[in-house]
Amino acid sequence: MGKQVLKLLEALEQEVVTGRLPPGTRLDEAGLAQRFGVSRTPVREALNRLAATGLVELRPRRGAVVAAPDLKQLLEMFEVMAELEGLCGRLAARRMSAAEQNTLQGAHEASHAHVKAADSEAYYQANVIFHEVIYSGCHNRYLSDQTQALRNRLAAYRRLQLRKLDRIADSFHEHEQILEAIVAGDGNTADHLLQNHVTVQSGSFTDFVSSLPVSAARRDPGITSATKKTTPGAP
Amino acid sequence: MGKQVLKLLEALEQEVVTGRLPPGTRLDEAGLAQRFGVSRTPVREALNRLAATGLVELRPRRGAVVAAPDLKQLLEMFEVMAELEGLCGRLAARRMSAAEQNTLQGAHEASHAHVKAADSEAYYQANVIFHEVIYSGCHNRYLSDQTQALRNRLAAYRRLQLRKLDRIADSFHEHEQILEAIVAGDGNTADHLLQNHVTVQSGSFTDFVSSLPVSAARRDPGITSATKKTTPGAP
DNA sequence: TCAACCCAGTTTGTATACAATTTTCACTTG
DNA sequence: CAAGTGAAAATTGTATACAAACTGGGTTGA
Repeated sequence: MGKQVLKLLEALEQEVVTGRLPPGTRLDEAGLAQRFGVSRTPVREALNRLAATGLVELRPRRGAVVAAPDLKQLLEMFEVMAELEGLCGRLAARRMSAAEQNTLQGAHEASHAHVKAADSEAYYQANVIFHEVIYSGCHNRYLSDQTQALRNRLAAYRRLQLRKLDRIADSFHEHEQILEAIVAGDGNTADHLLQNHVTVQSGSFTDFVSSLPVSAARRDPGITSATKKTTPGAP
Repeated sequence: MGKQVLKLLEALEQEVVTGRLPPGTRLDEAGLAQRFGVSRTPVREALNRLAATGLVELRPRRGAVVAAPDLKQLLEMFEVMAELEGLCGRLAARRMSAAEQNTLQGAHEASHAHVKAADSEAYYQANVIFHEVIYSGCHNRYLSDQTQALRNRLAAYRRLQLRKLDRIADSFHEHEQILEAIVAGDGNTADHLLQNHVTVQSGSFTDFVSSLPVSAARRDPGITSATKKTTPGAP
């Protein structure tokens, strides 16, 4: 696996996670190869890797599309996500060093400014960091990698949540409590708080469900291509 | 992804999981291609897929080897495995239908014969089925898939445990309690029992650790090839 | 009118050829 | 005789060529 594949992986993952390639988008190999200036071989490798993480779906002989999980699948993934986040927090509360706790506190305080500024994009970034500090604080690389991967996979959907400003305020307040529990070494509380934080049982979960993009409802037609269409020359 | 790749995946995964390709074994593309009568292209795809599940490790420009997690990594994976198994059990206790509960009961009773016959291989198979019924009983396909995948990845190491006959008797007894908890709809108990069942805190965990194959200790030399060596003709 | 079918175009799956990098091993050298 | 050196061999990464399967549209027949 060489540099070409890595470049493709990075680029495609970014575009999928940020939603620039919405769920259901067709990913044809020739088009991507041309767009990135490589041959089909590394494109296929990259698509395989992305399929392994679940970000794209590979239908045999029928090409790859950006994964478009339906509501049931999304709920299933969130259910697991909640458990993994909770486990990370539980372990982090028991295992984080004082230095790591300081880092977490710092990440939390940094996000405060963004709440006051009502800057949802900046808060989103700070939120990612806050959670990543907890992941690494669990001192279990396999767990933190898995959790991070699932978070990434759900990012396109989670991102919709934090757009609402009142949800941001709630999120910040929940972080405060989570931080407290971890610093206090209270794994059980950290676990429960994080589970609720993720599943967003704290009120806006139904909002989230109803805010789902249409594509999550298995819209089959209307699929757009990931490669820029070149207008064919006139006959 | 065509039939060639699928054939390779099945064959290689089987050989890795059963230990016929021990951790650290080198997997060179040309050799595998020749052995399976295909070109390098589908071999590379298969290796990529296996790398995604963690069964093989892909070192850039340096080839693929059967994953050889060290002790720390194994403990990390078992820690997550315990949590996932527990979660499956917790959900299964709440969600399994009467018919599914019967299936589980049947799987358990089937394994009883193998305990009495002291047939560790047969019990191993029955044990797999018992757990798979619980996985599917959680009614969360994403969770059951993930758990199954991790179980598969750990199979080569878990298999060592059940070789000891007294461990088999213990395992069967633990299954009995787990079955009870699930039928009673007691998710908490099922969770805790399954966590202990997996981490084998019930006594033989240190035995397991000390029974680890040398390869898990990052033995670098002495790596054998996965392709049969053809003795070169005499000069 | 509509359904089934057939054929051309497009796309994926596989094989092979070439390029780039690592590994091996004989040979030099201190 | 040990260690370093350098070129050949072997192996991986990428590009291209070919084969097989799917897609879509138009024709044909009832």
